[in-house]
Amino acid sequence: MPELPEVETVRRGLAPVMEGARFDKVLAHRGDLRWPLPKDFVKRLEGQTVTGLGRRAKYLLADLSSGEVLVMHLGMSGSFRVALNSVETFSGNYYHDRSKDEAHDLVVFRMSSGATVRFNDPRRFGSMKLVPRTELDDEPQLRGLGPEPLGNAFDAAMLAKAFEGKSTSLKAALLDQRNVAGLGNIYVCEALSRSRLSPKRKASTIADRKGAPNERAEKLADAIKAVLNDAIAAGGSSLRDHRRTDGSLGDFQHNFRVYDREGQRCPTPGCGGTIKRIVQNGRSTFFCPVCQK
DNA sequence: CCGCGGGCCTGAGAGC
DNA sequence: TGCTCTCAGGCCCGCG
Repeated sequence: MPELPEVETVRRGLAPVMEGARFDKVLAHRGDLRWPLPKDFVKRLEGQTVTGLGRRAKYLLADLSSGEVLVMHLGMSGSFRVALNSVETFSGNYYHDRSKDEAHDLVVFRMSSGATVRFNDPRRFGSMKLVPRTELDDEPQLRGLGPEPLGNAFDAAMLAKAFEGKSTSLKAALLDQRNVAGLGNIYVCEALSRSRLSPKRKASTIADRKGAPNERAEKLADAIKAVLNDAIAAGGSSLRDHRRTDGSLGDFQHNFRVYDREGQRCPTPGCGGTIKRIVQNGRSTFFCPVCQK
């Protein structure tokens, strides 16, 4: 579900109630997430203060006073919801009284700020891990990640270098988190549409023979930054599961140019093409075969 | 090393 | 109503 803009939206929703607050109570209703929660998960969290809530690619990173970092990922269907002053959430028979909405609440935090933070994830592809801060760089999930697309290290030259000699498609190369970290299926399709590049184009063709960026690389890098910034400003895209932490919907799905718009008219002025859906590496790609070359 | 296909889960929606 | 099938915003693993 969530790509960089959705995760950043969640981070901004959680930060006000988690930063500077202590875990007063932690409930792990289910421990079988993508990776099983450690047996002492609750013990290691309760009593700790969150000194900062950051994000790396699609991971949320809560720095703890214990020196550990709570590394969280939303998988495909994960979401966080913040409730203020919800005492009933912690009644003794909470599990049996949960409404359908709460059926997939896997982990619940009661913070000293007074907020209850619920992690809900029907498909359970999400994960939570506790990692010592000093070992964060060695963490398998984080170690191989490419640069942040909204950070200083990301530009056309960097992208061209990363794609140099790659025979795979632009679509696959952009989805590969080792090249750029944070894009997913939606924003790759949208960035390619904005930059008028075909998802089927060989990744290596945004660089010249020496690995220097060409005009395509410049357009692509600009489009990536623009679409991510626009999506963050809109609170992310709500198709099925994504919500802001107050439960409201993101708005960026209304601004999709191609994603999930098969058969519709290409929005490029004067193009007149029709959005097509193809499958690349087992995932849907939406694009306009007329203006994306 | 690289690129690709399968698998992990549940739920929504389409078609019969 | 219900069954079956496909598909879904991600990532890990193993294969060639």
